[in-house]
Amino acid sequence: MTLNKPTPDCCVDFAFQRIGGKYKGRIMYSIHTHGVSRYGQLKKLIAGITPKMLTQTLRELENDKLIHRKVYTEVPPKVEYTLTESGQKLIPFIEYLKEWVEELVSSNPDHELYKHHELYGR
Amino acid sequence: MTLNKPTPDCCVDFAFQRIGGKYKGRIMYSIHTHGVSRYGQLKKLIAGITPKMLTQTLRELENDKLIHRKVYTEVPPKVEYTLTESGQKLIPFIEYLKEWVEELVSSNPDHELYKHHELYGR
DNA sequence: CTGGATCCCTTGCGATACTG
DNA sequence: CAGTATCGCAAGGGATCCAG
Repeated sequence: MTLNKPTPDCCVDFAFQRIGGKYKGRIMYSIHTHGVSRYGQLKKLIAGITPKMLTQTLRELENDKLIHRKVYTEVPPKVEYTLTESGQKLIPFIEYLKEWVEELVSSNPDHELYKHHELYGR
Repeated sequence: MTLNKPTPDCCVDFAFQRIGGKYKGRIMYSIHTHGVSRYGQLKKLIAGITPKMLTQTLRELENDKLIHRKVYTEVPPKVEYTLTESGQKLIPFIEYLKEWVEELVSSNPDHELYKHHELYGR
């Protein structure tokens, strides 16, 4: 018996479980644009995230092998996060999303997105 | 004052609110591959969805102008769903996800994804 | 500095029954 | 055929405090 390809339905479900959460996309994109990142650095970059959610989301991404976690056993503690190869392959996809939103907004300057400009540094 | 672009953070959040739910991707992809679709047709295509979730998700997609809903005032009732132009622009993005998952799985035949084959018609 | 533990609330989603 | 209505659970996420 040979393996069939998973169905599109199946793939979409699967992928969204990996990148669906509230912060997963933002964290991965942040690591991408800023390169190797440390915990405290990400906490500043991801506006509004709590330590709990940051830790939890980083662990999930690590379990799914989208990021890699490197611990330096020294005092004070130091941990570095990088994108794995698999994680890097999701970046163009996030870029695409970004362009889609930009286009949507530029064609409508009154867009609700701008209601949140104080949060996002317009 | 001129409008700046929304930040990447902002865009990722925004996009995921639009396409993040459990069924949004699957519904849009289904309308894409099968063309103009009716309610009952989608209910068969989207395995496991309840009428409540189907209706709710369709309404959200409609509000976000990703799909269009056309009602025929006749007996028996008939409603047709199509992708809007904005909605169609998200399809390549779903395709990309699909390829990402296929690649992930093909390099690992024991992948957990296959645990669900009875659901997805392997 | 990089988290873990706990409490609590909201939202998403499922199950079931009913309707113009 | 194309939905609505109601109930209820479970997961996601926020706030706060604690720790090696």
